[in-house]
Amino acid sequence: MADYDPQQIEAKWQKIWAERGVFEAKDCDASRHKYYLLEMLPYPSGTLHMGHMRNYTIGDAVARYKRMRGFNVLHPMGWDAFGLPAENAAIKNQTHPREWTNANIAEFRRVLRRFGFSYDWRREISTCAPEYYRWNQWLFLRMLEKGIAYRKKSKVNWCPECETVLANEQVIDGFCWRHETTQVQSKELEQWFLRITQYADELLDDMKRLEGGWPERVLAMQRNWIGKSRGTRIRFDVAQKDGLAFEVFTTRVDTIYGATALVLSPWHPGIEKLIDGVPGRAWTEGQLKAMRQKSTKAVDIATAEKEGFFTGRFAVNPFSGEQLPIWVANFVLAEYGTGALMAVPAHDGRDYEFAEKYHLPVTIVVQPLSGPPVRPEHMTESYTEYGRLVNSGPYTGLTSEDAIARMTADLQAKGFGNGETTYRLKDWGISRQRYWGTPIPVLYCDKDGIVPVPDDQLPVRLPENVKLTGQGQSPLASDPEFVNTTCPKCGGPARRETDTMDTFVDSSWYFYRYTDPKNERAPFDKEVVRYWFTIDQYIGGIEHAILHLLYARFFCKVMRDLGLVDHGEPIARLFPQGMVLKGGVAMSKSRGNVVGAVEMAEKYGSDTGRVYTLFAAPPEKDLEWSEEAIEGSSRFLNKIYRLVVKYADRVRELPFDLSKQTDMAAASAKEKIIVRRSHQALKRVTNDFETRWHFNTSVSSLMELLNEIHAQEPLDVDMSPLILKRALSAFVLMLSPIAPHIAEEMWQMLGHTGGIWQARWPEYREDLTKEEQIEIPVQINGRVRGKIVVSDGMSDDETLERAVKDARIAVMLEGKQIVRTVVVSRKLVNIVVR
RNA sequence: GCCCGGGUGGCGGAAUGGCAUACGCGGGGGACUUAAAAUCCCUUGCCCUUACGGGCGUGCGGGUUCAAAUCCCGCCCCGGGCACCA
Repeated sequence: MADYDPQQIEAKWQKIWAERGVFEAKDCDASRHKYYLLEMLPYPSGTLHMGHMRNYTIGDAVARYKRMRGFNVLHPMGWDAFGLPAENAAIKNQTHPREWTNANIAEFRRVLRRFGFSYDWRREISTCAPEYYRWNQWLFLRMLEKGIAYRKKSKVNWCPECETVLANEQVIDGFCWRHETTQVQSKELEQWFLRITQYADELLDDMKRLEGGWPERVLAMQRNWIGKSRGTRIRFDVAQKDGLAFEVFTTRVDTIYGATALVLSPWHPGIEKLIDGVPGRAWTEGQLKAMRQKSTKAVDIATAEKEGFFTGRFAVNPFSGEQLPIWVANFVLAEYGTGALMAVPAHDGRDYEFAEKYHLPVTIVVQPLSGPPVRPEHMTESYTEYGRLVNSGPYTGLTSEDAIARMTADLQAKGFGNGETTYRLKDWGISRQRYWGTPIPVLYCDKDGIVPVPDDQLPVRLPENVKLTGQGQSPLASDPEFVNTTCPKCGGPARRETDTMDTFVDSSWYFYRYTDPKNERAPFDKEVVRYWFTIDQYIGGIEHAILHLLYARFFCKVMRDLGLVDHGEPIARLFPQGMVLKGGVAMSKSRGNVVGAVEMAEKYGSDTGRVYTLFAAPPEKDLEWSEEAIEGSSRFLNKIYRLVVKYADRVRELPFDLSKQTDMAAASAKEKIIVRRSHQALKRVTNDFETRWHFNTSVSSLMELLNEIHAQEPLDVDMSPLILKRALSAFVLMLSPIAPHIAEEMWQMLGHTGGIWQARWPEYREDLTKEEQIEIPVQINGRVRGKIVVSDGMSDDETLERAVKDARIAVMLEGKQIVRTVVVSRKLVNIVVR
């Protein structure tokens, strides 16, 4: 009987929602609080799987809840449509990337609509549309004017599989982020960069403002990534080589009297000059060459054994005047600091290891502030803590902290160095030698050099008829019609830039475009952005914790400095949801374990899919997809549906007003239980939506409530139809953010006119969330001393047991020692104390 | 090595100082049915016990407390981020 037909019901309500435009957000509506809820826009490729589904289900539940709370909710969706997979698929299938992409977008859109997510579809954007990427180009030109965008030749990460450059953020342990088995190579290229390092400090400092709203682990990851390190830059002159010197960077200048070598990276540019004229130079050069050859692969560097050789030269310690041998070693990174370091074996683990192998002296210059001193003869590892200086000339006796400050100041005074801050973060290289991306809007003119494309010539459109081979240089370079143009300054011949932008540029500001998606004069209207921003809640995968989210923050700050927006952080709250796993691993095409969202919805309906994804685990945890467990969610919806069908006729015509209070004094036992349980569930569900975001417990609260209602059947005996109608209606409202279609259907069956989209979230009464209380007198040593208040709603035995326990606790808290406890009667407890 | 999470039944998980294992899945038994599906009911942490009942139990070892999965100290293990970063 009466099992509901999800396909029919879901289609019915989706049509009604669409016709009435119930999810359309109204710009600049001052009469309501705004709520900008954003889910990360998908890259439309292949199938929309349960991982996407989970992301949007969480977002949709919150969007619907917030609407019922009276918020003006902006809940948009769009497509991150540029990128390499489209290009690769096009080469493989002999189509155009645009065709492939548009087909995928059409499919994604169909599926998301089929799921009934409450998006304002009028605001849909696609990053591969010229109307969109035009503003990428416009923003790039503004950055060019400000010196944020610049061009330089540099060593870049090159993925031979992608045939393009990768940003540092796209290299994982030396491998390509998209080709897990392809080692990234190093290549010298002219590239466009965005000066994100200029914002390093601000990106770091502003994280304080994100605390509470962003998970600590994401902030920690970004902090790690920026990698700020305060230290000292020190010049070491080379002995007997006038004018030649090496600079080192150290965070521990206090240990400098313990330095027993100066060590250079094999790639240090000063090496050639240094070894010029050294006895045995041929041998030295051979060593160098061998070492360089070995340490080309990024992967090997971290694990390789320390190796080095003495160059035959010495450097002068600017503090002690001591001569230190200059070595070259593989563990010194060319890219970090100055590419050179002072080796202090006694106080650095790596230096210690190196010194052991090559028998360099170990000189202790820092001792612990308390506890036994470190003795050279007992030393088995370096002492890396701060402490008090010894054997350090005039600095002996100072603490490490004081010494660092004093020594840095003295260095500066003597012209041998200064305090310095270094970062791990590098500027963001955005040039890509691929077709399917935003053309970089600059020209190269023999006479005028680099010339920006004037604003009124934007967008620089991607030419449609470009031959894609996936090999060699930028595909755009092979299209003479695109490349050859005239210089807007001198009118002479010029060549267009043929690289395209990293697609992370597209997604660094897309959320602004949703506020004003059709604007043809500007990327967006400042006033509309002022109304909607900042984003109240952003939901997406943790894999974007660094890349996308760091770039988005950076863009926001640049846009603020350009006067486009008036805030410095775009996202107030971030929620990274867990992955959906199958067989313990993430769903992916290559593993062949993808559960398609469409198949799932055809089998169970989207409401069941939603209930299951919310119920199976708290949203931040990974979720193992289970075909068996989803049946439970299906059963739950069927149960509540059958119950509503059963009683709907009896209550349909009754007047209804949730704001009127139930008269508990006049209520029957059955009514009391149902009313109290309803308010308890409502409190828990409300709390889950407001603060915890643990929707698994929201669903279980509703299941418990349903079980309780079932236990009270038949509901037309000892129960007023009005109270029944209120209970069922409240249940349906609570369910509606989680299973919206079936909720609308039941809402209608219960006789409500107007959809749930017009309904308000019910308020719970605090007094009804607690059990009714009864009092049991307690006597101590035979005299009544007070009453213990316990909750009703349990059996008599439970009540008594609880009362005795509470009474004993109260007595013990007074510091009395209990001899024994006597239950005098069911209504009286005597406790004997000493 | 540094930083951030986490460890609870057969499984997903609940409980954030107050009845450990809610809710669901799975298992066992039963009702309905010619049968199956669906549905409904009972049962289900481990050990001892015919039973009544008792003991143990939230990674391990201590501690605080009348009371600890929860707080404190010391470990172990798992996941994630960064990493010869000077």
